[in-house]
Amino acid sequence: MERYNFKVIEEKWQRYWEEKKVFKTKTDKSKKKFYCLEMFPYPSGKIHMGHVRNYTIGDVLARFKSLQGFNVLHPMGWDSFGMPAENAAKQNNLDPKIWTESNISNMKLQLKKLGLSIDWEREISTCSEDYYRHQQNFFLELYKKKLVYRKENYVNWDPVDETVLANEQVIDGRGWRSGAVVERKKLSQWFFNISKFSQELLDGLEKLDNWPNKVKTMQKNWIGKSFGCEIDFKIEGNLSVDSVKCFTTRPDTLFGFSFLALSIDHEISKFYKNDESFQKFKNECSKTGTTEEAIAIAEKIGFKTNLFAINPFDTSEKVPVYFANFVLIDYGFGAVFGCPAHDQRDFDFAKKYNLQIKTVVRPKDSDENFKAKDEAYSGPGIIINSKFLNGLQAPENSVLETIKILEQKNLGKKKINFRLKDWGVSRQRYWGCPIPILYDENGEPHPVEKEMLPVKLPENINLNVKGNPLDNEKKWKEIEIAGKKFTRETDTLDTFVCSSWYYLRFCSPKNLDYGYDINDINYWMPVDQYIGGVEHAILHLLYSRFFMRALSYENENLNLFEPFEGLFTQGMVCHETYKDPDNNWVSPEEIETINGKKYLKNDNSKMITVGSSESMSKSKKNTIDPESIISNYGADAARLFILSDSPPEKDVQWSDEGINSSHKFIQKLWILNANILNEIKKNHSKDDEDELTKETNKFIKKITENLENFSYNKIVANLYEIYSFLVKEIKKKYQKETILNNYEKILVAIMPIIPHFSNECLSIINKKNLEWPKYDDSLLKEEKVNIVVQINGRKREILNTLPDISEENLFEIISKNETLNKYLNNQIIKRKIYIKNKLINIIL
RNA sequence: GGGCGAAUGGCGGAACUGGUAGACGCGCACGACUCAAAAUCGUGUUUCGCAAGAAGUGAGAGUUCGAUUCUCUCUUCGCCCA
Repeated sequence: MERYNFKVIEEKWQRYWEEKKVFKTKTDKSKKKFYCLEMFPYPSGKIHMGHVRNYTIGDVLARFKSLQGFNVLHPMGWDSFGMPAENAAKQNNLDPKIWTESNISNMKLQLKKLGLSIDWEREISTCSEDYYRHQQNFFLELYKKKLVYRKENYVNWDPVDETVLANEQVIDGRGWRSGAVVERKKLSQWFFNISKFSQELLDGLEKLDNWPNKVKTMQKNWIGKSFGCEIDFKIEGNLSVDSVKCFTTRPDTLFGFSFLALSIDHEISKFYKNDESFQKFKNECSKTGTTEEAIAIAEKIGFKTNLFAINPFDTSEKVPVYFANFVLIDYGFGAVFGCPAHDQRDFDFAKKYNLQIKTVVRPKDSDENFKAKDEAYSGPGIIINSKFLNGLQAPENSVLETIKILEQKNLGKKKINFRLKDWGVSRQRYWGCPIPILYDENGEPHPVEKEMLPVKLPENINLNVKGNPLDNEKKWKEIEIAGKKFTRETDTLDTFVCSSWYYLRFCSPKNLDYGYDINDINYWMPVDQYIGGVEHAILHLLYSRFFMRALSYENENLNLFEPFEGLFTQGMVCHETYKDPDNNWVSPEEIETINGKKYLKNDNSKMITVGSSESMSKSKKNTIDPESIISNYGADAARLFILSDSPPEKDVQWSDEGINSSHKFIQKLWILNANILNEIKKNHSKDDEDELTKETNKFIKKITENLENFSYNKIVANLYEIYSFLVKEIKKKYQKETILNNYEKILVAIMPIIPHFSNECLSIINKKNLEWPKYDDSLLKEEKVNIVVQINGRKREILNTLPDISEENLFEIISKNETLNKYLNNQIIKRKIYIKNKLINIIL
């Protein structure tokens, strides 16, 4: 018998699928639809195991739904703008476009070799003009709706490269490339008004039943709704300032007030423009990054003003006003009231500047003399030292009560605050979507006319300049319209904008005059199942949810708010890590195993130590190249292995033994297939009994349920089980029809997992009309059932009886059973618990 | 520091709403085939014990006839936020 030649067979089917356009999206809109979308990749050049996992999971679902009779939309595209292209282009003196396009064609070939059921006719690439022209148009629509605006904001500035850095490019306060200490710099930038939808985005989460709770919680925390109040603090001093507004969630600790801290960008800072020591302080603050984390870690420093703030509850009390580096202008009003006894940050600050620490909350188990001495006490308790607030339960009652008093006295009012900040979309880079804005000679922005879209990126430009290359392209930047001179906006859009609406484009990828066709999205949207890595739990998913709302906002024709009905986040692919005796990372290919011990291939004197299994990364050299796996073991084996072992939402460990055994298993299936074909030829006359049909029914039921629940590791187990069963059962001289009927069903049911193998076997038995097999409930009933007999809760025997047997009849059997009699002999039975067809527990 | 989650054999993991713990796979052991090895096939594989049996799902308690599953306390690990 011939071995299963996966190379020939997989190529054959992939060619067939392509030539026959098998995966072309069906547009018969009378049928139910299923939109299956996986997060599209960045075209880095090669696919990695994470992609293999993500797209295999998606493909299993798409094929399953398609066999179930849905119209399936299963597209693929490229998130093709972004820094790596620009960096690679700089290094190799290439055009980013050429680099990107060659990566795309390479990766597309690799994906095709995985045998994915993708409609490639709908392929999109965000760096193409066809795509970004619509994005520019959306930008202008949002601009008209006043959901886009310009403001000054801080960025991470690399003074050596003269460029803006993304937060993740700042490593330990230094630029990732230049190593220069990163500064804070103010730049005028474009913002999407995502915070306008804070409440809606929060409420929307409630309806997303098919999203993991984990992701919903993360988004909820990110939006960060907090309840508190704003307080007006009267200010005394030598400046023309009357009062300062503050937001706080803990107004109940107002009697512990010992300083007022302002952001260095607070409007009061204008009075200190010419104050040298303040400017020095401000420079000091600029050295801290802009992330919340950087600010949290940085040492708390302050600049004392000559102003004093008055405690609204006790006007005789005056406390100093500081500028402090830990106060963010974006949060609340850029001012916080300091209560050192009950906030660690305030506590550290007070210690440093010798400020008063007044305890106003005591833990429930302490007395009135409790003092926050060595650290702040932020837990719950009872209010003390606070006059009319004394005795209140903090924070349950005290916060609301305090707000009520403040409101009555006209000193403050209840306020809801959100942590979610507006989305800065300006990037000072070349390889992105140009922002369609022109500035007149006065620097006033004007939207580009729709007819003039797209604003194309200039090609063949010099990237090796400091700062933003577009800024240096005078020819492109300067433009004259009707005799008036304008300059173009040289910032490009954050690539997260591109991925915020690509799911719409897939519904009508070739629509020329608009980003989508309303009829198409009315049919296909929302995405029924979105699949991707949990690393996008916050930004990408939140931005997409915002963008959908922004498009629907003030738009009669569109009422779509949640783009992703279902979300599934898959785990990472891990691999053991290896180190040589000199403590260098070693990749799996450089290792050979002799007698169970691992050595360096070229130098057997060097033994390898095996480290923990970690997610595949280039820096730890524990990556496995999918291309070599597919060429050595086949796509079906790779799919089978990546699905087996771990549930898809958890991390999976890649191992040589695992992929090898998956590969061998497909060979075994092929041998089984040959045996089955052989049995069919024998044409036995009648079946003595039909365990085959019963077991097939059970298998179909299990695999269907497991597919519905994303228990893809279990569908692989189901496949192994039915294999073992068939190997033995097929020898029992079944009729040709019985075998064929069941075998066909099994082959179709495993098609989502190993499509090439399944199609090959189905074509051998000439089965053409493929649909998901149904199971017959009546066949699932057992003729006999196993009943567990427990005595005092311990399993003592398993009885095989007729189903639905009565307690009396069952007990008759029990009383005749030798093993059980040993235990029951002469004992008084206190109680019997009988669960039909399952278990009886006899209590003595 | 806060939030969320997890912990089951040598390993990855099963166990439907509380009802046979360890499905399935890897690894390992033994056997068959072979001059031999690889490959393949078969058998076994939670621990202790010759066996009968006993113990056993991170630790400790609780609810229950019965807990991997529910409640509480603790430990460790992971992720997110700070």
